[in-house]
Amino acid sequence: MIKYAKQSRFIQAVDCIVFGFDGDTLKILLIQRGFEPEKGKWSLMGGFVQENESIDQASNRILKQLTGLDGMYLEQLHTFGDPHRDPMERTVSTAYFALIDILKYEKQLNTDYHPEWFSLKRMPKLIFDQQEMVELAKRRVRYKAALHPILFELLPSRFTIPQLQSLYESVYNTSIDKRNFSKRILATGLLIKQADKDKSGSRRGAFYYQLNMQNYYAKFQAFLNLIPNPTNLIF
Amino acid sequence: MIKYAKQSRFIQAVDCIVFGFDGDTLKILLIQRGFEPEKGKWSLMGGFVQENESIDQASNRILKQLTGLDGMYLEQLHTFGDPHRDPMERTVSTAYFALIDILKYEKQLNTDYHPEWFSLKRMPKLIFDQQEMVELAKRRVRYKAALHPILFELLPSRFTIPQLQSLYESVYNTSIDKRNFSKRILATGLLIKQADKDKSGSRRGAFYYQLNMQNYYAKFQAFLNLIPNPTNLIF
DNA sequence: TATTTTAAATTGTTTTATGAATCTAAATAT
DNA sequence: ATATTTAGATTCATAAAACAATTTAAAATA
Repeated sequence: MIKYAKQSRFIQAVDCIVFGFDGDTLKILLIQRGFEPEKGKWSLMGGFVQENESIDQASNRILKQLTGLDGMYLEQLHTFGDPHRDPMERTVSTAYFALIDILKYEKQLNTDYHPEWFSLKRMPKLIFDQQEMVELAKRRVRYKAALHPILFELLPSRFTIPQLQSLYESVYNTSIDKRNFSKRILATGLLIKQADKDKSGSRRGAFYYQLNMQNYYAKFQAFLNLIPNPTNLIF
Repeated sequence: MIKYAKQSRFIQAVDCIVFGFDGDTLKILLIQRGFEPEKGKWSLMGGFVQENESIDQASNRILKQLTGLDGMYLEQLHTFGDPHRDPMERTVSTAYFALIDILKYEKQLNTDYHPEWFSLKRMPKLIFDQQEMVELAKRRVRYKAALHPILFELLPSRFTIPQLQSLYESVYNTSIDKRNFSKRILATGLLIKQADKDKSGSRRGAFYYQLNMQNYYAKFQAFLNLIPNPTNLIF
């Protein structure tokens, strides 16, 4: 194979920020790094891109390998290429963020590598520039979720409106008026009301809803108004 | 220097989609590739990341080198990592998009590499996956410009509202009501009215405006309503 | 068992802000 | 004067924000 002469070649890595929601707070999945440098330190789900795979494929493979998780929402975030971000050797890392339902994947979660969920508010220091990656991922999720219905990816297929509202309040660290939230969400036409209720959270019980997948895919790229006063938010 | 054993290393490239506006249509800057493979074919501004520079630095260097242009708006777009995207050798490319005022840089434009402006509607076929990069860049610009005032980067420091409107109409390939557009834009508080007029485009002449840089930076990250009916647009 | 209490879910109305559409007026080269 | 384009103002329609009362069903109590 003919090659480009005299060019430098770098390690290509992938780091995944995995977000989950336990019904109360937004969490992030971390593992203890298995090799030097920084072996044993808490880190994102990461790994190296192999010869025969694309970066997208690598991110999926690494997630599957480290967590057992498969088929979740996964989106490329940003590529970090500072020459000294990894002290061992020049490594370019492409960060991805993933959104999953913690409970759904609770059983599937492969514990070989001991991944653990941490609240975003009290998580350990991360290695290299991974703290920066997490900050960017949080911003991106907040940004995108204001316009697109990505937060449904964090909920089980059947959920209640109060659960959904609690999720939005958690992501934006704010409180939202019940009546307006319900109106806003129902107006999107994304929800299908179910016949039965979730009675775990209250005496009266809240109706379950499911995503209307057809509308979900059709409207996913459109601008929806999912949070109040987006104009006043700085992202 | 200790190294990660047994890992593959790849060429890291940068490709820049440079957008310009000539007052009429949106254009893109291309050059004829200077080396094999695909030597002589039209291509994006591209090059390889060097040992001692970050990817961001590389994109700036390469733009400066190929075009003479400096200090323009430049933003990372996406990283393309298909194993076979470059037939010569595995190359990962991070795409950036740039926005510049064609006229401002007309004189600065370095012609050593013969860069040329092409209308987005009739541009040559590009090499590798660069067509995909351009499509993504167009989408990203449309997306971002609906909420953030990035299109000002395409205009000279002094511009008229009709010029600005023509730019928006060109980017969104639509026509906008003059009066409403003017109201919408003035409501952002981003514009400072000048005392003099541009009389080149009309009998009456249109007042020049300049960006209020303080408000520009303060509001850049906020959600602004810069185009009509964003809700109905699919991005 | 009947009644009351309680906590949460659900629904509706008024007010305000915003955006779209239309009309009106002003400026100026021909 | 006239044609053309900018610029400001008004009306109308729609959407969002603010705000309160009712329903539900389990649990507690008489």
